[in-house]
Amino acid sequence: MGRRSCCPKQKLRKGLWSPEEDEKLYNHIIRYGIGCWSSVPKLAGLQRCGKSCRLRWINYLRPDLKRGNFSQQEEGLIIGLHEILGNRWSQIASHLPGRTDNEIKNFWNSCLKKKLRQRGIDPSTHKPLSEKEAPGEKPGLNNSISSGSTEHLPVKPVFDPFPLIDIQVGIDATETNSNLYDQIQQAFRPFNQNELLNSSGFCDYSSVLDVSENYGYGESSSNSSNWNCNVGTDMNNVLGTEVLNWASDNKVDSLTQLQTNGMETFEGKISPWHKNQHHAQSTEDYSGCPIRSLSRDLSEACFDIPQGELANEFNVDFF
DNA sequence: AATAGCCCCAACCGCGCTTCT
DNA sequence: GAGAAGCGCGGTTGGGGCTAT
Repeated sequence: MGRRSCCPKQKLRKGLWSPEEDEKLYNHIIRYGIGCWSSVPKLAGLQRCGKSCRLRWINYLRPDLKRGNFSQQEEGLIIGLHEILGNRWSQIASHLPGRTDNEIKNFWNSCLKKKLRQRGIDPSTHKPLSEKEAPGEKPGLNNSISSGSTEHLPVKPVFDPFPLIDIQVGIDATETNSNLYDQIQQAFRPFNQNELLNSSGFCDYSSVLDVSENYGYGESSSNSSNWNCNVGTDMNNVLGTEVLNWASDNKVDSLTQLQTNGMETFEGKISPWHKNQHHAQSTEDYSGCPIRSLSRDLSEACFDIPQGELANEFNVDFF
């Protein structure tokens, strides 16, 4: 079959999204759900193609996105998963709740590849670049990321409409991944998901509604979409309770468990919103954008977890 | 202070797959 | 069964910020 443009009728906007567009898309999805992406822009009053709307929602507007630096556990998990899955970013993302494939892909290309190379590891094969390097070390894992803590992005002192849970659990960077390779090896064993939920500090989303039959988007929306997007007319209600359902099946989840047991170092980082603000402010003043407060509310609604509880549940001794 | 080069990442593009008619 | 429509995924790009000179 022939390939068609997703935007046959041009005149559609491209490039960065303005807060007004974000608000329109956000409000539309909250109110009516997604339904058919190709009809979303028209119904939401946007001069965008459906594909662009979908991407914007998945990568930025979804209320369940985790916003912040990748923790060292996440780094290790990404590297481990990449060794197993290759560039299947959506599959990798499905094991990192709140992370998008785009985010992981960018992180890999801009940061992790460099780190691995600096450690003498070929990022594509996860093997040493040469025999001379790192004798006796396990490729790609053992020594690859413990120095990651030195490359954290600077925290910018700007208002964040998507509040981060700013917890430092004090994992020793030099030890964090010292046995990661062995742990990953051990991780490929059956495990009880309840154990993960109970021990990891994750929210238990087990009671989440299965929306697939309601809206046809119950399956991973992929591009990261480890959440079942419970969109539709009930969304306002659902968002206030439990809306997320982290997919977890197949053996790779064991690896996830390995990492999430050690979770979590939430670190301050400039949020996508900040970045967009930077972009936007170059041309327009969006300081009064109403979606700020809206998103904040939703973030809190979805992750209403007392910080103390989180801190207590983290098994910081795991590594 | 100016600017050139680098880096990061949001967003786009194109292809493949699945579902619908 | 064939074509159309829609979605998902991975690769790529371009713009803005940062840093070095």
